[in-house]
Order: sequence, then C-alpha cells, then structure tokens
Amino acid sequence: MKYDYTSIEKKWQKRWDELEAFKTGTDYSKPKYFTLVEFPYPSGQGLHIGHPRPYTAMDIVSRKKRMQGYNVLFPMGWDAFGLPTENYAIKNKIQPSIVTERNVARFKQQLKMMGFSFDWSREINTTDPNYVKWTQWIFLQLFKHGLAYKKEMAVNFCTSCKCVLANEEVVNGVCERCGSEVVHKVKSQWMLKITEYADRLIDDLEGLDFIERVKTQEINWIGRSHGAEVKFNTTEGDVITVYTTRPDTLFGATYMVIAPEYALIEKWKNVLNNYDEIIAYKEAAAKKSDFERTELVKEKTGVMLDGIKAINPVNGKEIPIFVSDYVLATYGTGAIMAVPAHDTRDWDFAKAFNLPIIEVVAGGNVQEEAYTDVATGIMCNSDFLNGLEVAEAKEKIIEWLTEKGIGEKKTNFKLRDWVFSRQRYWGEPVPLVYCEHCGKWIPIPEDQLPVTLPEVEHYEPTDTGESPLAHCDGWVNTTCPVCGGPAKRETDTMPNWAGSSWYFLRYCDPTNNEALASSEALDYWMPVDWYNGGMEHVTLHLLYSRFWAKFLYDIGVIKCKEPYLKRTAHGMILGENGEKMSKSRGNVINPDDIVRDYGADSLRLYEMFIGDFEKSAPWSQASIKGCKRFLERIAGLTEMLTDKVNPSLEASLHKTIKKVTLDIDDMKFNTAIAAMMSFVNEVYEAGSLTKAQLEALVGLLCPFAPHLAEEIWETLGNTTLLSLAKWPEYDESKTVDNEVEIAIQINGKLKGTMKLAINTPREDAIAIAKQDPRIAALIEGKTIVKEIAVPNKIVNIVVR
RNA sequence: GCGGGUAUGGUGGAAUUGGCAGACACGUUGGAUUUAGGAUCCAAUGGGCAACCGUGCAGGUUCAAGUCCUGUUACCCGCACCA
Repeated sequence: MKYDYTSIEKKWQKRWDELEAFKTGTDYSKPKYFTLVEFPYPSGQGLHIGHPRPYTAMDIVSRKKRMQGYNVLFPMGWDAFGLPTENYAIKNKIQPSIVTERNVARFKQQLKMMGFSFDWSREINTTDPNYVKWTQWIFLQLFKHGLAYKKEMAVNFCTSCKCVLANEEVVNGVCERCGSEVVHKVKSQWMLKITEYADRLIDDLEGLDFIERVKTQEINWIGRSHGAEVKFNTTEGDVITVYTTRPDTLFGATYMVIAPEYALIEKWKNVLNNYDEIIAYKEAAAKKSDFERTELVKEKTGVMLDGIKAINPVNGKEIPIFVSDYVLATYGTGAIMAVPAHDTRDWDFAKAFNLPIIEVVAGGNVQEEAYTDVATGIMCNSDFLNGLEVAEAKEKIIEWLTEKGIGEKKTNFKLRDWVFSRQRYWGEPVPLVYCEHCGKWIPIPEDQLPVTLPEVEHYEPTDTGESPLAHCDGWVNTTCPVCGGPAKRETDTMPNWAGSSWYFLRYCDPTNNEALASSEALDYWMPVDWYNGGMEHVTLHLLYSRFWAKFLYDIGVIKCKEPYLKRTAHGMILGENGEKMSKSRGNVINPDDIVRDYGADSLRLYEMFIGDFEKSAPWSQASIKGCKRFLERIAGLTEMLTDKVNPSLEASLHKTIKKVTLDIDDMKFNTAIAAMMSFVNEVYEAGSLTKAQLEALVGLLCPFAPHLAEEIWETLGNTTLLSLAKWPEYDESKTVDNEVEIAIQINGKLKGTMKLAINTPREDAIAIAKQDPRIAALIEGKTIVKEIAVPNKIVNIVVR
C-alpha cells in the first residue's frame, strides 16, 4: 500500500466527523474515564509546535481507554479572554470578540488536522456569554459566602499593561506576561480569600496521584510554617506582636525590627526624636519597585527608633527597635524579634549596625556566622530552657508564653489572598453594582446573569489605572436591584484565570442553562481521572482551580474534594539549537509546515518518540524522517500477508502488545513506539505476517498514528472503525520465551553468553557455564572462590 | 541562599528489585538500485590493532554499580529578606 498521508488523513478526519466517532457516550452505567488537557489561549500566532505534545499524549491515553471499553470524556475548548487579544484589538481597531472568533477558527482547524479524538460537540469558550454567566455565578457565590471582598491595598501594578497583577503573576519583580517593571500602587481591589483554604490545599494533596515536583512546588508556594506569636511591650506602653518560628531563641532576641509600613510609627510621631528620618526611609522603601527590592537583597539598611524601646518579655531587658525593609509588612505581623545568633538575616543586620549577638543554642560559632541548625543544638544562656534540645525548648516556651498570656502557637502562610480585579476590557465583568443609597456592593440577581461587556470605541487602559469600562456611562449607570435607586456597575473585570478555574466542570454538561452543569453529569464525570499540563501553571491555574473546586464542594455543587485525581506534566519542545523556541531567536517550527511535509501521523509519532515525555527535548527536523519511514514500512506490511503463523513472530507480537499496553499507562510513549519499531523490523526479517497479526499491530498503532491505522484496517476488509474496535490483548503465556540467553562472568566481567532453557536451576547453569571452552580456559589452574547464579540472568564465577 | 531535577556514543534517547550498558531512532561510512538528484534496500557504526577501557568528576559498598552510599562539579527549573 502506498502511504499517501495527505489524502489518508483528510479521508479519516472527515469520516470520524461524519460518524461522530468520538462523541462522548451518555450511558452513565458504563465505567468512565475523564482525560483532560489544558485548553489553549487562542493566540494570533496559531498553534505552537509544543501544543501537540501533551495533546497527542492524552489523545493516546483517551483512544486506548476508549478501545478498552471506557466511556471517555476528552474535551477541548478555548481560554479566550486575555491581554494579547485586547492589545491586538487596540492596535488594529477590531473588536476583541471578532479577533477571538478568528483565532479560534484557526486553532480549531489546526487541532483538527492533527486528528485528535476530542469530542467537539462539547467545545466551550470562556468568552461565550453562556459560559461567562456561570463564571459570574461562581463569583457571586464566593461573594455571598464572604470569600470575595474589596480592599484598599498595595498591589502589583504592571507599568506597561497598566493593570494590577496577582502575586503569582509577578516573576522576578517583573510582569510575567510582558516583562515590564512592576511597581506597588495602593488601589481598591476585589480579593478572593484563597488563604482560607491554605491548609486544605496542602493537606489534601496527600493521596493524590500528582507527580512529586508538582506537589512540592504547590506546598512551597503556599509556604506553611509553624511557630508562635509573642507580645513585646514597649516603653510607650503599646504592644508589638511578632511572629517567629523560633520561639525557643527568645532569650537571644537583642533587638526588634518593624516593617516601614508599620502602623504604630504614625502614633509615635511625638515621641520619636528622629521621626523625619524614619519617614524618609519609609518613603524611599515605598519607591523601590519589586525589581529593585530583589536586586538589592544583599544590603541591609534601616533606622533605629530614637525614643522608644521594646522589652523582651522573658528577661525584662530593654532592646532597640529598628525600621527596615527586610521585614515585610504583608507577612506575619509586620514585626519581628531579631535573634542575630541564630538567623542569617538578623546576623547580617546586627553586624552592619554593631548590635550584640547572644548565643542561646550551643553548637556553632555565632560571632563568625549565624548558627541555624535546629536538629542538633542544645539550649544555653536561656534560664529555664538551658540544656533542652531545640524542639523541646520550643514546646516549653510556647507553653510558658501561653500560660502568661503573652504568646501563643501560630501557623503562617506565604500564600496571600488572590487579587481578582483587572482594569482591562477583555474579561468577565464583576457582576456587582455599588449603590450609594444602600451603602454597599449589591450582587446582580442570578436570573439577570450574565452581565455582558458593552461594545466600546476604545479598549485602551487608562493612565489613572481605571478600567476602559469606566468611560462607558450608559453601561456603568444602572439601578440598584435592591432599592431601585441609581447605582454604578463595577468596572473592573476578572483575571483570565477565572474562566479556567472551573472549565473542566462545564465539559461535563456544556450547554446547561439551569446550572453550571447538572449534578447527574458532575457526579458521574468528576473528578478528572488524568490531567496533564505545564509546570508553569502549578502555582497559578492548578492552585486556583483546586481552590474553586474546594469551594464548590463546600457549597454542595460537586461531591469530590479534589478536582483532579492524577496530574502529570510534559516537557517543552525546544528549538533545534536547544534554546526555547521564540520568534526573536528565529527557531520557531510551524506545525502546518510539518503536517504538509510529513503528515500529522508522523508529527504525532515524532513528538512522542522525541524522548522522555516529562523532559524537555530539542526539535530535530532530521529525526522526524525516521518516524515517517517507520509509518511507510508499516504501510508496506499490507503486501506481506501470509496464512502461516510464524511462532517466534507471534511471541514477539504478544510481547509488543504487552509493552505498549503498559507503557502508555506509564507515559513511556517513546519506548512503546520503539517496541513497535522493533516488531516491524522483525516482520521484515521474517518476510511475512498474518492478517490477524497485522490487525493487532494497527490496533496498537491506532492511538499513536490513527489515520494510517484506520486506513490499513479498512484495507484488510474491516467495515467498522478501528478507533472503536477492541484494544489488542496479549496472552501472557506467549510473552515468555522458553529459552533465554544468560551472561557468563568471571570476577564480574563479561566473558561469554549461553542459551539455556528458562528456569534452568542454579547448579546446572553453573555447570554448563564451566563447560564453555573460553570459560574453562579462564578457570584453568585457578581457585574458585565463589559461584553466583541468578536464574535466567547471569552466572558469575569468582576465581583467584 | 533554600527546594526540586538532570548529567549515558557524533545526536535524541533505552536499560524491573544492583545482574550482558548503548534498545529504538537520527547521523555517518561502504555497497546495491537509479541517466542524475532524491527515495528505497543491504552492511558497518562507543573507544582501542589488541589485552582491555568506557555512563560529569573523586572515593566507597558489593561476586557484580548508569543504578546504592559519601564527597564534588556543571547545567536546568521553582522560590527568594516569608522571620
């Protein structure tokens, strides 16, 4: 058979469409399998060569599960709100909705040309009003449960996007998206209380089948730490509360530090002899951008409060108080007790300001460097804690503090609440109005959702940091749903993470108008069985969507505590030069070109064969040829049919079926393909194979290269789809050889091999090995010290 | 600095519990076929004439180490003054 990939691929894509081959079944009595890939942002650039890697992988899993009899849900949609579209719209004066529509059409055509078995009848789009309706509905539930609140606060503001960013969107002090400088601005923002779920977001990871690096990254981002809050009195009578993970070192606290933004500073204006100096320091700190702050991380600066001292509660000693920007206003209480002997940062600061360093945990040389080891140290210079180990001291001091009412156990998190407002146009409007008469934010009644975006002339963000919607008077001015008086709509929109935080639920029942999905569908399909996506979303999308799912669980919408049972991550496809693919590097590969020159099946196969699925790998134009060659060789098998069963080929086939079946579940797609290649090589050596053997082979090939597999299947006289046929099964007894090759070693070095019947006893194997002429010669005249034999593997004779 | 990961031929990468290192491909070389180019097929392909030597580097454990232990280097990713 000639391998005309272009016509074969067109033919089968059309056939699958016509037959609705991959439409998800609604028979809820069947076992289900929900495979999920991250839906793309339909950018103007079109599909990236990296997209097909995870999509093909999960297509393989889905196709195999389908052939194994599962009711499979493998959907696709568009995460279509976002800044690039809006920026394109501004530049070219086209409505964002039209740009989106155009990009979606292109993406869809490109995904279809890859032959993915998505159920297109369940396609969703986050910008669709019927979808926005339910994103807004979830927001309103969060609002009604007190988890969405508006707060005046210092936020990350991108100077280029003119938009606030969540902490998760600031990378190395610059904007994650455009790389521009991020500064702090005080603004009133909608916030989501993700911190209320911090403990559960860590604890519920246990028992989930997530790859380890995803778990640790989430845990580190949430950053839970256990310690205590301790109250320090001051000479002014005001109390400063500090958070510390090392209450055991309280006797070593020789000074305190408060953040520049600490509120009490204002109150002490008249007591402080150097108030002006302190305010100057505060203002200088405020001016620093995030980027400058991270750059200047080494140098410790600060100003001592002249006129006020704090009192260490354990020994009554007066200690100085400093203002320094190495203490963050947003973590803990914004104030710390400094123990230079046992904290590196405090030590640096104490050296710079010549402050006393008192050792309270023995074991290091605290004049040379801070001693931070908590595992081996013994307490000293600490009165009633002396002689205790650090862990014991911690417990005892917390007990003591609690008894005296000056401290208590406390857990803290690095995770902050989620800044949920964006001052841009192309996002979901926040469905609230502000009513002066009622004096508060009023939710839009649920039956009036969705609140849709008005058509406007200009999408540009304003220099004042207000949303472009603010200029749209006709839209902003409305009536209050409660009192009927005049009210103003919220003009901020939601971040693009909103729509993706629940999209997997919509796939379960994508056209429902009564609910985000019917509970029947949700109960059947959820949780997602296998979700594959990029590492870059671990602290963003993955965390956010787990938070929303937990909330929806709490209010009874879904019945699972966690949305995803299994999470894996793929490696990137790099440019041919080993660098990340980018326009500026000029190493971008266009999938359209590859499909034209090699076919979608070759591209699919190559992206799976390129290497370990979890690792990044450079693209190689030369290597894809090998995959095409392999497919051509498979096409050639149709001319090699025989009626005679070759037993050794039959054994190889069953081994191959076993290997491919197991490898797919283990995400070892590259070795699965290698196994099929080996088998095909063997067939060429043998010269022929039976129809049944070829049918089994194309069954295995079907998830990887479905077009060619279907074509051969049809050529063999089958009238039903291979994609819906039964997955090939292997006979375990046929996968075991009755003869094995065994290595013979002398002193651990390979000296020969021998063929033995399987499970030949140890003694026999050793005896046969010794008869080998080469081995016999090597043993000749030596003393045998030891003889080791591992059945079916190796014989090792140790001689002297 | 902290956390996670990686290191194997000219290249991408294989190697159950420690048990024949380099599967499978790419590339290269030689040959066949072809008017030519391309494509295809066959053969060889870690190094060394050889004994042997070879999995970033240095040690160790073991009959046996890519795999386990100790130390070390380089690179990648994440976090980054989180008290």
